[in-house]
Amino acid sequence: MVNVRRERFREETKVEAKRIALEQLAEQGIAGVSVNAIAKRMGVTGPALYRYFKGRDDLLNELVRDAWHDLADAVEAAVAASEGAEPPDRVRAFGESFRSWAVGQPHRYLLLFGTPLPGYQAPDDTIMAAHRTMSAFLSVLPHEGRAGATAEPSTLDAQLVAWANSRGEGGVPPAVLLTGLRGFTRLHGVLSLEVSGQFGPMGIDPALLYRVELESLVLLGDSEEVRGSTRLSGPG
Amino acid sequence: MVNVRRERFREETKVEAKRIALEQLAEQGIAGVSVNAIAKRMGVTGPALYRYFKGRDDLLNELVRDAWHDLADAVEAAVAASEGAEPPDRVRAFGESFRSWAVGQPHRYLLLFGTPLPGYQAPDDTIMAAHRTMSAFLSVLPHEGRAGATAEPSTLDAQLVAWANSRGEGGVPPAVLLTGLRGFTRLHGVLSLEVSGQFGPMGIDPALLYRVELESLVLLGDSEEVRGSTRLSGPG
DNA sequence: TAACTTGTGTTAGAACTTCTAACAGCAGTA
DNA sequence: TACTGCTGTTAGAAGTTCTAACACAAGTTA
Repeated sequence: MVNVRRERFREETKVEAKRIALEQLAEQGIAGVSVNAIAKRMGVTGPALYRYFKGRDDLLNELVRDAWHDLADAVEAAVAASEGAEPPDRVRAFGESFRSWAVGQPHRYLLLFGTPLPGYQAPDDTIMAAHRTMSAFLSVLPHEGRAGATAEPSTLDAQLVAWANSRGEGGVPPAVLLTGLRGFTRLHGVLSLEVSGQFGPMGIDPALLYRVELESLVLLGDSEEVRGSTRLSGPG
Repeated sequence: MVNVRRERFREETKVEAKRIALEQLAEQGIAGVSVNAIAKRMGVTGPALYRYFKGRDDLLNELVRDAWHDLADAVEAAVAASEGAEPPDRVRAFGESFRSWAVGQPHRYLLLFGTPLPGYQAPDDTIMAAHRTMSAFLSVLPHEGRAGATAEPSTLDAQLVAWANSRGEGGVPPAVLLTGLRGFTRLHGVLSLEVSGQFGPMGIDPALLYRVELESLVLLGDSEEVRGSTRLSGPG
């Protein structure tokens, strides 16, 4: 009725502020994101931005939220585009889109998976977006031939099932959930070291290493290794 | 001759400052590490600490340096203690010590592997310490039966060999280097997500997942999977 | 049309931060 | 005794986040 225009201007102001914040993030890291500096670049004074964000933390939280949604959109699009392909190729499609997103904007990847902001608690919709990424991955893993429930489920199996249930994906067998989780940690392991610059001085191309691990996922989802993996050793 | 006592006091002052800095790091994250606050807790004024550290960045760099050395000491000790055991058990010894160090002081692990400090360049002795950790891992991997050089080495193989040569470990076969690197990224993948709190809301015990991946390393170092892995696919 | 409400900007200022400059004093040395 | 060097101090500049008080324009209502 009333403020439809004002509401739009308001939204545009927030978007512009966050755009500049991302520039600062990329250039100077998280400590370089300054409310004052953003305002200056926008041509207003510092306190003006407090009409749009409760404070610096609030702004940062929105950056985190946006990044989760953006990542989920990216991998979902790649997975959707791979519809009809064989599982190995769909896994590759997921993996490549995941890596593309990460190395294309390393500072945002670090915002999600790097050192957490102290006291940060992800709001519900952010958690949902994170789930979307994981669900996209699980959806390309082969489900056939996986027992829905093991005869003697391990502790980890139980946790995996509970986790899936809490996300409304009750039907996924624990073996698939485990493959998904392990696969994700493997891809993240390489990406994390890459975006934090650990490979730089080593002279090793992280893309090659990533691809090797990505292929290991294809095996993990379709090989002998995984079949007994929850029972391999230790107090599982 | 002269300042042996003064030098000692000076060193103790630095140690105390860094100890308090680590407390702040653990409690409030990296942004909470404040030169002024450290000085206050030590009973001196802020500028006094600038006699001991060139600035806040210098202090943080020392924390990073200390952490790398500490981590290397920890895994080296565990590897040394496992001397004589079978390779799988030595790999487990490495993995468990690595995880213990990380989860015992997650803020320090994040200092090494989380979001990097902008503009940070690791000095030589820090790089050496990082190498020590990797070397400890490589030393527990089985070397027997691995070809020193493949007939047609891949790009990644060549990079791995160059990397090993630059670290003065020329004799290690590329297959072992690859196993080491892949293994490390896998362990880090789980640890990274654990210390950044990603498993918390999922209700999954990262220790169990870590153990599963650790067992995959044992296979990786002694199974069929790795033998052709550098040639699996893509532009290697 | 006049008055009121709401949103958005301003300046002033408190309470922090890092870091430099200038100065004071103490310890050990020549 | 005088000198040198180290270590502390206070003062202050230039930042930061964030609140409070005020100004003003736009839209709504009487």
